[in-house]
Amino acid sequence: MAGVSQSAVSRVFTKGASASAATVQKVKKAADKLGYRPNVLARAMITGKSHIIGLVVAYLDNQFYPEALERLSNALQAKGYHILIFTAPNSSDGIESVVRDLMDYQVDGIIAASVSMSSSLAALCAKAGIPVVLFNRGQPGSGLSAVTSANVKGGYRATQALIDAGHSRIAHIAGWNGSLTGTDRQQGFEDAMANAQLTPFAIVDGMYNRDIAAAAARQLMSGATSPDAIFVGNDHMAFAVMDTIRTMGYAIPKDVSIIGYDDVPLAAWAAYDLTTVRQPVNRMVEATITTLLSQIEGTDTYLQTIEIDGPLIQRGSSRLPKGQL
Amino acid sequence: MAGVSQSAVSRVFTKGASASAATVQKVKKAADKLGYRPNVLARAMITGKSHIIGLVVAYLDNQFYPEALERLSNALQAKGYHILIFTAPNSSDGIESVVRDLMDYQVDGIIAASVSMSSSLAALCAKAGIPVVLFNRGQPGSGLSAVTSANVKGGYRATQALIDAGHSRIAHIAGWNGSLTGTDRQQGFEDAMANAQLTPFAIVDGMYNRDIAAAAARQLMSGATSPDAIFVGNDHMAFAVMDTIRTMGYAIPKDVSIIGYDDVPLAAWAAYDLTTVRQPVNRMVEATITTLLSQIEGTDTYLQTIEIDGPLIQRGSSRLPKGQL
DNA sequence: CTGAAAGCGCTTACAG
DNA sequence: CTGAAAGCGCTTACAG
Repeated sequence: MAGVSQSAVSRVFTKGASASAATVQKVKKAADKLGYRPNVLARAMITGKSHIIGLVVAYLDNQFYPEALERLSNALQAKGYHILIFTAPNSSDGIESVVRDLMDYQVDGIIAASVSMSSSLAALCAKAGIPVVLFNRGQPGSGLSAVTSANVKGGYRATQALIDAGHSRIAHIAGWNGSLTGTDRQQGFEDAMANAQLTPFAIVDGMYNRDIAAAAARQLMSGATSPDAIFVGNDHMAFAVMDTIRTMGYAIPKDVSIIGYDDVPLAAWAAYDLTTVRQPVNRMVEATITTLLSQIEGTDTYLQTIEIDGPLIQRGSSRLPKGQL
Repeated sequence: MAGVSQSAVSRVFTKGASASAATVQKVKKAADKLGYRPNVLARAMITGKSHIIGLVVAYLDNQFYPEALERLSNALQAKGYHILIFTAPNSSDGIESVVRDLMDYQVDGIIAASVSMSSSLAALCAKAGIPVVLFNRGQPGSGLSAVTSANVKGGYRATQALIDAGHSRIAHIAGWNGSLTGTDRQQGFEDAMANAQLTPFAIVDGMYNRDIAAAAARQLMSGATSPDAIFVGNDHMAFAVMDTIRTMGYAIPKDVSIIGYDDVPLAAWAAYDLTTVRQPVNRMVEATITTLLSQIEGTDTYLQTIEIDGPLIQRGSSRLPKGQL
């Protein structure tokens, strides 16, 4: 190159390594001229750190995920990491092959957004020394770290708001039964109802799917008696529910109050103006990254389960509590 | 390991290499037991192919991009490639540092979704032999391949539909002036108006931004005379425009017809039911991948500019052409 | 078909 | 502070 040894060059590009001002200057100058930059892959081989984080994500049509992805990517970029993305079917086979692919790329860590992992898969990652954190999906006993919102509390809060507004025929279109987020929010619903000595009008599994939720709403509203309020397991389904109910000729919130969960950007738009429980994406992202990086950088390896509480955002799709304007 | 040389193992895991049935079996068995899989990074070093595609994306809040990202990722995954994601500010500095990062990771190719690249940056990639394709953003003279929809035609088509429906005071809230997608759609608008001997009611730059578009809509509808139809540069802005106009007390399409561009999933939802020009994401993704991979795999290196035409999707936000029901 | 050898581009003890 | 040497885990001519 221009004057010094390979080792010297390496030291110039390694922060915290000793190099004299003179060499630094010589090397930098030559590097600029040549357009030289260290090869991250070669560095990864020798250090064992690829600075690549694998992200497994199932659905991108739910607005919550693009937003989370963007923040995750930005925050990680700021720390010198980058995201290798894998979209995965929610089947366990799909996840398995994806995780193997991820491991082939020597990722330093894995963020699984809204997908579950079998315990054998979790064990595989553990054996390979790859930390995993579940984002927006808990899985007790999996031996994996997880960051979620306080789903039971959130479900309780949403339901309580409906009760406070004077509703009594309250239905729940639940998030998917196969997910802890779904069952936790439902638990909150049931707790609040029980506390108020109310019987749920109905509980239906919406499977986090627009079509299923819409069908459920149609059915609920077609009976001899119909609910006067519905707590829906996430915003994505709640929009479908609102569309369906309005198309049937009902007014929201005059005939039915609707509350969702997530507070995706669209919830604030005038066409829906949806009351919802906010999942604080930025704080969830922060917690995810802190947890993951501390495991990667080895300061601690014990797993963590973090729940972040979020407020109810009162908007126009649900009646206000009695006594308030 | 279990019986053979390193070279033999390599051959078993390299398709198209010669290895006897016996060795294949021995190696596979040992690999299974050990959980061995080839290290992609090490392979990348020697072959010069990382099988990583860098994706630069600016905004994920416009629903068009999550959808494109998901399809891009799936299609690439099927071909053995994976996406390293970079979210970038739309400033040229931001892009520059992002592209350098990308090059450090030895990506085989770059997809730039809705961002522009300076010609010096383009030259940098060319020198490094990294093919780039622009997705949903043209840039004539950049020496870069690009895949877009037929934006001039699409703008024309949308405007013509408004004219056919009997509108005469037609305004355009344009996509960003600094982007070819924006100016092309505007060109289509102007051509159609001129052809029909109509004068545009107004043309305002919405900068692909909800707030700016909403402000523009408010202003347009507050004048002494107001437009009876608005062609908006993309769906993302169109939703904001619809919200604003409805909040002002106007009915859509009774008082004003609205047409957008993209046909994102939300456009089909009942709350908006937006007439729009479809950008055929799947075909755009296909074209992008074909172009990129053929450049990577070296079959051809000449650049291509592909425009894909999409139909107008007539929905409830705009009046039907005269003579139709 | 198969093994020994070289080399991809780096970093990191180890001497000096 | 600095250079020579070894090694990360692979693939690929090159002989056999």
